[in-house]
Amino acid sequence: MLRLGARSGYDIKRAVDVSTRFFWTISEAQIYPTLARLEEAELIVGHDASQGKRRKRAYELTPDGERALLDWLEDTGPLLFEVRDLGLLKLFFADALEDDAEALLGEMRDRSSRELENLRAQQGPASELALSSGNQFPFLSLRVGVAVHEAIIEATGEIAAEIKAR
Amino acid sequence: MLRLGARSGYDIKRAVDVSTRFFWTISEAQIYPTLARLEEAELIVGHDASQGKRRKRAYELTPDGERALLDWLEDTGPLLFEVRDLGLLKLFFADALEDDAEALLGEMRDRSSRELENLRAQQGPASELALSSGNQFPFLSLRVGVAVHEAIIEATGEIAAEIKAR
DNA sequence: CCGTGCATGTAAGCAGTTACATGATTTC
DNA sequence: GAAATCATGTAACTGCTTACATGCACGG
Repeated sequence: MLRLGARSGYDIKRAVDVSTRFFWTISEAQIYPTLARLEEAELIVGHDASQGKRRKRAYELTPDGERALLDWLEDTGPLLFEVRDLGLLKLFFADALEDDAEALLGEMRDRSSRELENLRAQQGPASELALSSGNQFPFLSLRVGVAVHEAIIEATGEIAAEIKAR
Repeated sequence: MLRLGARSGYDIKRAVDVSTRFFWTISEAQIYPTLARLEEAELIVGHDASQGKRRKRAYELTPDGERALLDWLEDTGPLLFEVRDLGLLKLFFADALEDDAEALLGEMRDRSSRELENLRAQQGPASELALSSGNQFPFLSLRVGVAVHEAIIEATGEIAAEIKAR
């Protein structure tokens, strides 16, 4: 995130909230200790950037940090893919429900619609970032998220139609 | 899982490994303490089902347990949806990579292909379960997983083609 | 002068994993 | 007779979240 223009912990938090949180969440309480740890390891350097009496610490990558980022990106270890989907979990057991599976499918559909809205709202800013700084992948990765939720909406719609037909 | 025919902790583990793990993982070490907790709460009852010297404990739902399952299914609280996708996370930062984004997209594609194979291999047993016991939703929920991974394969394919074209 | 946003941090706790430990039975 | 599978469990740890604590700056 520092590489993409974020400077402070607060910047990182806001950036995550509108971008990577769709496929990798972190909480605020993780950010500040992590920045301290990275500075200790000399992968980033921080300096005071307080404005008036409001304190602020701005960080940037060191050459070692840049190297570590690249090593991580180039690492060919297994690409963890983990989903926790309460909707699908309930759907799996929905035979116990007798009738209300349709309501559940509707909720899943609504949930993905809302997520689609959020994702699409981020595509504008992300494509501006692509034009202004040449970083095109934040925009491109949002497209995968869009495709996933479109697929969920389609599949749940089909299933709802089928069980209604019976 | 008890409702769908699993009897022991080991049964549950195997059932999870081929079904819900696609959208909700649990580890072995969670199962046995949880069964003990549920029995304590009288939502399930267990009895000894050892065969010869190999010990085994078989459980079934109590009426209270059946009720609790339904309450959980009918609960209209927010449907948690959380993804941890190391592939998409790396893709987000792939501008630092200069050239190797194609390799990453290929790995993501392969990963989803493997997952598709696993999901499709489970569709057979799941549709048999639907015919034999009337539980159709284990099969139907697998279809959503299939749709998601097909969407990822398509989207990453498109993106790879686009960046190649430049 | 009040609410919102900017800004940084800590403490306590919990959910879940990894690794370990043990032993019976079946299959090749 | 070795390896895989069936079967149950515990201990230690860790990654992460929730909740709390503090204070500045700015717009209405």
